[in-house]
Amino acid sequence: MITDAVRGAEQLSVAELAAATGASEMTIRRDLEVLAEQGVLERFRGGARSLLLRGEGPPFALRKQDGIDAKQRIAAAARLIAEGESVVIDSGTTCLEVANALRNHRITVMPLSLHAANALAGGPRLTLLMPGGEVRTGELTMTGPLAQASLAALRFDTAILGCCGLSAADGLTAYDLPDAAVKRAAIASARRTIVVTDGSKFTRTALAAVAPASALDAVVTDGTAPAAQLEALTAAGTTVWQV
Amino acid sequence: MITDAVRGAEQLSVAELAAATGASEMTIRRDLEVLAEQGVLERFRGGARSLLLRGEGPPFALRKQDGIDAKQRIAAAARLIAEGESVVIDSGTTCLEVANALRNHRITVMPLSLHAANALAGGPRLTLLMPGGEVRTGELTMTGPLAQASLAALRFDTAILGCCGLSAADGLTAYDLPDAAVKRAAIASARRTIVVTDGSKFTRTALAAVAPASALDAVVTDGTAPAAQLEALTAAGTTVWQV
DNA sequence: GACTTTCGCACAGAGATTTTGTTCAATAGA
DNA sequence: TCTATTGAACAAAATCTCTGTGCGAAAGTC
Repeated sequence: MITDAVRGAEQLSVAELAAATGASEMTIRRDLEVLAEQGVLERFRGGARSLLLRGEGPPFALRKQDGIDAKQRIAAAARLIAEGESVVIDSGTTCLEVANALRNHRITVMPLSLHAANALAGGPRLTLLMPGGEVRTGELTMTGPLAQASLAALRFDTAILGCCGLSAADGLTAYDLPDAAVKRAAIASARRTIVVTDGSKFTRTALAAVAPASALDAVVTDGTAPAAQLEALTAAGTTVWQV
Repeated sequence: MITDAVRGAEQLSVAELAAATGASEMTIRRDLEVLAEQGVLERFRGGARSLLLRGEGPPFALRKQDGIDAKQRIAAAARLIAEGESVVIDSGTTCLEVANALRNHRITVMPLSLHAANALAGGPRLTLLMPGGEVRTGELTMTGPLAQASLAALRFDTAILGCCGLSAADGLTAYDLPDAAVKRAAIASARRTIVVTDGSKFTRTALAAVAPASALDAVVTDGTAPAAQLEALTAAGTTVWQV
């Protein structure tokens, strides 16, 4: 909430935030302190300014709660995974919910982020594999040549990918080049590729191209996805599940 | 405490435990439920039986709190690590405390367990690398050929290892063969090897031999370590730090 | 099939932990 | 120098967690 206020105004004083939220200035300062630590905003004497416009997106901790119910519905994609399959699960908050949903399945699974690894760890019947790689702060994604090499050395039944942008024309896109490379490696090492994403991603195209729509076997999304895009994907040969 | 009671008697009823602890049966049931989930014991209708005698050691969650202060003192081994070094950190509860102590250092670090990875994740100045590998339940150690290959492909300044047994005669030993193989790979890929361990390990020798004492550059341990063993290690050329 | 025991959910109270607000001395900037 | 802001310390409030009791359902037992 403070995040939204600062993001909206670009820059706000502590006094203004206190008045807006009804909380005391001390509370505002404490909240600003943790948000500054998370990298959401930047403190200056008397107030704070948002860092979200300049940097890429908001940090993981915030995005995780954003539209959590839609993500959990989309995580029904876990039903597409059969017993005994081997699966790669991408990084990102939507894929994290898929990981949660897969925790009690009897499968072999390789997550591409530490967040997903933690969600899966201790799953009673699953074999948990980790790729090597450099762990990026915040997202905790596995990246770099070690990660790509880990994927290249293995063959999976299914890759479950998240995305930053998806359309029939531009295919699957991501904000981050190292991430995009890992996603490509995941697709290359899997027999089948499933994309999980909420509807908002269909109106965006991010910097790094990962794969054309024709490389995607199935897309699982929610009711907010634009029908035209879904039809175009279907026409391109991708199965669309709307939950 | 419940753990000790069940372990002592091998098998106890809910009513007996309630009488012994002074708590209600409902509380006992709830506690037993979490212990059963941790794999400490096995529920049956009316009571629970311990699994600790049959299996190997107690589970990670319990060992972590065991002698926590000694471990945190031993974690002063972090002072032996210089700025900018590259470090491998082994699995185990003692090494987890070392990882905690290293969180704010400016180093490159590769943990050999997910527990340590989580302790390090988000460290503001460190480069976090992960080895690939199979993640074993409970300990969350990285094992298998992927892990060994990850280590073999890299060269570190220092390896910080835990152990199940340590003596001048038998060297460093571990309970678990896959773990031992990974430890060996860590030693092979590091210029310097530091062992961190509490004093109790000096009276034990575990199944799998990892390395002779001569391969260990330094040992950091607490005051409970037997002096004779420490002298023997010193004679073998190992530097001993007692904290 | 009837009876007894155990189980686990639901609710409520106690205790602990976290969050919040106030005061005040120190500090940064004009 | 002066003023506004800050962060520490402490007390109050709110929240969460843990625990216990009652009760219907399920699992064993005879």
